[in-house]
Amino acid sequence: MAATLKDIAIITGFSITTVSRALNGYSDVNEKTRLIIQTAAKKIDYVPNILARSLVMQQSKTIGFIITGLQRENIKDSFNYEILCGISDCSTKLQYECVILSTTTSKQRNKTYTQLCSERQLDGVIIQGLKMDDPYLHEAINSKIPCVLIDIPVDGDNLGFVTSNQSESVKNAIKYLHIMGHRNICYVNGSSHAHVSKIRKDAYLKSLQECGLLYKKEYVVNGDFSEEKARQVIIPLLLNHPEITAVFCASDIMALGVLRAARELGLNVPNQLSIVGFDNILLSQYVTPSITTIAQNPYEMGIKSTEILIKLINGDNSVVRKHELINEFILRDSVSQLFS
Amino acid sequence: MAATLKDIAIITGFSITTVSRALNGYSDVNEKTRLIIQTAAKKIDYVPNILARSLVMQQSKTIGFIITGLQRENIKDSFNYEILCGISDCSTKLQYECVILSTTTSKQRNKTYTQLCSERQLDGVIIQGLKMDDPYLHEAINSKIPCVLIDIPVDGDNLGFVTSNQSESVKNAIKYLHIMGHRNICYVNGSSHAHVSKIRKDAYLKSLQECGLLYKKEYVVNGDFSEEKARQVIIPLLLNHPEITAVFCASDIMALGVLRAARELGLNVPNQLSIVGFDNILLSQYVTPSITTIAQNPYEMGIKSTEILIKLINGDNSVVRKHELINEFILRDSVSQLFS
DNA sequence: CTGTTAGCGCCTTCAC
DNA sequence: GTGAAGGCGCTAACAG
Repeated sequence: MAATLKDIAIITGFSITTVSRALNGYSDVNEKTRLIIQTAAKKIDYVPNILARSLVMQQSKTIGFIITGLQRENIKDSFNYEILCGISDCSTKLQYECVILSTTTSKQRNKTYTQLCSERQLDGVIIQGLKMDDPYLHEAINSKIPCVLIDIPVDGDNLGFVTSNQSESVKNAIKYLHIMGHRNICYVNGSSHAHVSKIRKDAYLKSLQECGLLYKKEYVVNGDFSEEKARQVIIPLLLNHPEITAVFCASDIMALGVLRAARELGLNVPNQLSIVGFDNILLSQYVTPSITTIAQNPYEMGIKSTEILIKLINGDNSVVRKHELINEFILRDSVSQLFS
Repeated sequence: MAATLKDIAIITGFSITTVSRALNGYSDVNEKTRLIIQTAAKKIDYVPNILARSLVMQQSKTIGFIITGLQRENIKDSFNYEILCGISDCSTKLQYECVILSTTTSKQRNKTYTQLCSERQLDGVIIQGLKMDDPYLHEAINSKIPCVLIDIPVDGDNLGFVTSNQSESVKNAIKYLHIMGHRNICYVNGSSHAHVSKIRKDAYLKSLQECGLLYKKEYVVNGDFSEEKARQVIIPLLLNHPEITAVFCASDIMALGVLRAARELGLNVPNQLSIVGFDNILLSQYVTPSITTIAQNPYEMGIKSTEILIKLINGDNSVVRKHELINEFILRDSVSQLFS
């Protein structure tokens, strides 16, 4: 059995209250008394029971990380892992604990967001990977529990979000392809349920316009953020439209699928087909050819999310509810200059 | 404010006690009463406060995952990530929550293992990645808190461990190299602080013997589980011992380092130098040449650890404290047949 | 400066 | 079947 305040009170002869105050650094306690109490506490290895403290203080010093896609199948994409590293590092530093709440759309029907949060008295939540129509998203936005979303813009007193300059990044990528001489650039989008998909597609459209290129509806396909799906949808597109010389993908995972498709179709990358990805996953630099891509900084996203969340929790007025990170465009070998 | 038992008691007119019993499925309560209470509970969205329950029941339904190396730098190795997926999946299923306790050797000096566990009233702990001389290891073994270690054999009432047939796997790999005609096989070991390093090295020695090969001390070097370190130590070894035709590495990460070193030395892999790794990290199949390696199953390790831990927590006598998973030897392109 | 009292939300005897 | 009382370990008024 772990030692309690009561034990110290008995040993030292002071009341539980005094012991509590002494240990918590209150100023209205005799320094001599404090010393006696601290000594006794150390002697019996006293450790405060955070559960009990949480119960009375109505805050648990615990945040939740709600995440979809925490699955071994998603190994190729370390996005979630890196965010987790950031959250873990930052929350530890700020004296919070973090519980992992891995969820799926179906799990969300069994237990509501509010249930999840209130049974553990979570002080706040960071959410990553929810689809736009997931029940938790709506609940989180309407809840009073402080919450920070990753890559989903929201507005509200106890809401915040962290994202990156995706739109600009996509535009840069398309413009780069344009400068390299490409005129027929198709776009493999991610799942329509993801908010980023909309953002990135809009940016694609806008940049076509800015480059003076015509938007063709059939040039946009949905790869569902899946390597295999991307492969499947790009093959007919490339077959039916041999004029296409470049593919922009909303994720590197899908770029891998396109790369494979190209290989199957006997198209040389980058000479006959150029590819640009998004995410800078580890593999993008290891496959042949290495993939030109847009690098996000998920670790920093984790850090920032946690910082904002904890400020929200503490009602810190200095909090800036939105934070946008700057992506980096990484040139590699999957794009070629086109001469015509 | 979340609803409490008291709220339900007031609404229904029953006592808090009865409400508690009704909701917890006790048999000594009138079914009609139970129905009334359940209805009221649902109506006001009652969710039990696990913190309060934990306080009185003296168990938190929370396990901790103590992990070293949860850092973005370790992205290439998804071992930790996969274990986490397994723990998360299994603990959710068994109605436990999991908190991430990322630690380092230096952090362990600030807060003891017991502090960490007792302040959060953790019911049990899974430990991964500790060095043999880390303070937490010693503490965990002597603690009464149920604990499952990954890849560190321990013995004790509330201890368990999960590992794989590493020794056998290493032997198979060495024998394979032997069969392929290699006679001068060197070994790049991991950090000496890791328990697996000892196991794997012993297996290397034993299999040399079984193959009738001579053990040369200078053939064993320490790559510290680091790509760069492995590269640095293998270069002089290969230069001084041109007779070496094969390198066995205690991790794929180090195999990558050796691969790079070979390239720098102008040695063709596998024609002039064969390499075998350990772990089957994602990259091992993507680099050129792809690396022949020993595949572990970290996800399953996470699952098994959690199962064992929760049995230990519940004093389940059916618990088997040790579990050994079977690794798979994956043949790829980094080993060649040697003719002499 | 210190102690008394009360209560966070819940569960568990023990009476009735 | 149900309720009253007590306590898990801690903090927060309020007295003194």
